[in-house]
Amino acid sequence: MTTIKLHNTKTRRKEVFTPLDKTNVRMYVCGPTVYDRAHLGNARPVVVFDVLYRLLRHVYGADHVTYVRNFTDVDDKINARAAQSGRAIGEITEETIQWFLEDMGALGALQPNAMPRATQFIPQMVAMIEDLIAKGHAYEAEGHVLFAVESYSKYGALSGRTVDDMIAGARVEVAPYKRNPMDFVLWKPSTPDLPGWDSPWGRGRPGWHIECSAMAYELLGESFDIHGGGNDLMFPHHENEIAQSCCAHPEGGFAQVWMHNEMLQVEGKKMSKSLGNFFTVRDLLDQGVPGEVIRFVFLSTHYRKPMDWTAEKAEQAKRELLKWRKLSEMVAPSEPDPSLLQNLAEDLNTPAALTNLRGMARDISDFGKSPSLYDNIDMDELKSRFVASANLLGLLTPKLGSWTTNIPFFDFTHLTHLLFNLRAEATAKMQKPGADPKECFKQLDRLKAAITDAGAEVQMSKQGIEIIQGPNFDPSKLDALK
RNA sequence: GGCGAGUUGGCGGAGUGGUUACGCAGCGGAUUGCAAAUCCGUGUACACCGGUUCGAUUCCGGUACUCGCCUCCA
Repeated sequence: MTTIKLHNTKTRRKEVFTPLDKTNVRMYVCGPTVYDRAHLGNARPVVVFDVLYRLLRHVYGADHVTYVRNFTDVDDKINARAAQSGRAIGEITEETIQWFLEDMGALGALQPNAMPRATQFIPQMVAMIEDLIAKGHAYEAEGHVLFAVESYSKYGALSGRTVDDMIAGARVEVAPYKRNPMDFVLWKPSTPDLPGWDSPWGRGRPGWHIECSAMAYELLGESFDIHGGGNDLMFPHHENEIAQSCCAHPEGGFAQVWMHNEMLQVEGKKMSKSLGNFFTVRDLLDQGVPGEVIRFVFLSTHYRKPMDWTAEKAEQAKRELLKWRKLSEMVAPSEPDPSLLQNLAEDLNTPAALTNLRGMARDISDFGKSPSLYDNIDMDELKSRFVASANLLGLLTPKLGSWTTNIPFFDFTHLTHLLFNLRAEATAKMQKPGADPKECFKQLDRLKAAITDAGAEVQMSKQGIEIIQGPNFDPSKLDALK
């Protein structure tokens, strides 16, 4: 069995991954707060942990992995969005969830086994809070329930800070009802116009952190294998989750391995609305950047390094993927390449895995030119291995085949023949003294331009002519040619 | 101020105590109606200063710079 190594934020080192139960490997990843389209940065953890999910499924079996990713559908940002738009909260969250699933699907992300919504687990949250109060880790104050950080000696262990350090930073919200400035909210009161649920502390709503603790406990148990998310969540969100879960269930260890992906930048800068470089996954898809290209670009940087999104990278990724798609058309996957698997198992070294794919692609491509050099290699097998390897990364999967959601592949046979005949005619006229090939070449160029204009790529070589459909391909533009 | 991550050839980006990563671009060549595509060839880089070592880009210490978090942003 493949040995997987993962970098554990808890210990700050790479460790051999040993599941608590290898017949049920359990992973929890923090999902989005649903009030708007997912921006590009939201997509990075989705892709990172999708690769991990695929790897775990490959190693332990698809039926032996449970992946949970939540939707936070009760939150002040959602309330604010509803108030400003005049729309119902449920309508906004439902719409946003569908958007999210569509957009992440376009990136080739598998759906987790469970996608719990916070509002479906309110009773469990209330129960956990009651438990924390009973155990002396939380207290009620002015309609709020707060977690007492001083009641948990390991508070700060994940992010490497002490409570004193944090207070020295002195940018915490000081509220008169807090015993310690670092105490955080488990439950807060709601006004009549805000979402609320009845509780022992009056009508209110949960704090953000308790949501994940309660859902993880309910769906994965008091201890499970992997907890993931962006490294901006490390503090306070994950620190608080640990405090809540470990105090409520001291006998369990909560997550064994904590994994955090680094942040995404755009053209060297943090993505932000004020810099004007803020965009959503949907924006990119609508601009004709295929989801598979976005995924490829993400994979080309290790998940624990800052990733810089640039238009140039997308362009390069697109070219490489087009080549790979040509090489692997109509090939059924077999088993992934062992060295690629090993690279993935080495803390998800996806850039190295892409290098493995390049090596295979080169062999396949070279074989096409000089088969004799590859006498000893089973080319069909290599192709199948290539596709299986790419699939393990979520690339070259059938689902992403057309690169767009609704444009089918177009049959270029007729146009290819037309180009071929025109070239043949022109070349023949060139050989013949007195004949003028210019008109033929002009026709040829016009046809090529029309095809290019429709969003396809024309490749003419001695060996043959090929037309490749691009992501923005619009077949209706070719109607005029008929 | 506190905590943490990083600095590899023109760009991107792995990795390693001593041997060419790889991709893109560039350059030279082949092929070609032109161009594109394709193919062949081509680049000894690891921020700086010390230390350990037979030998460091790789280990240790320091300096500079960059970035993230500390503000319910993934």
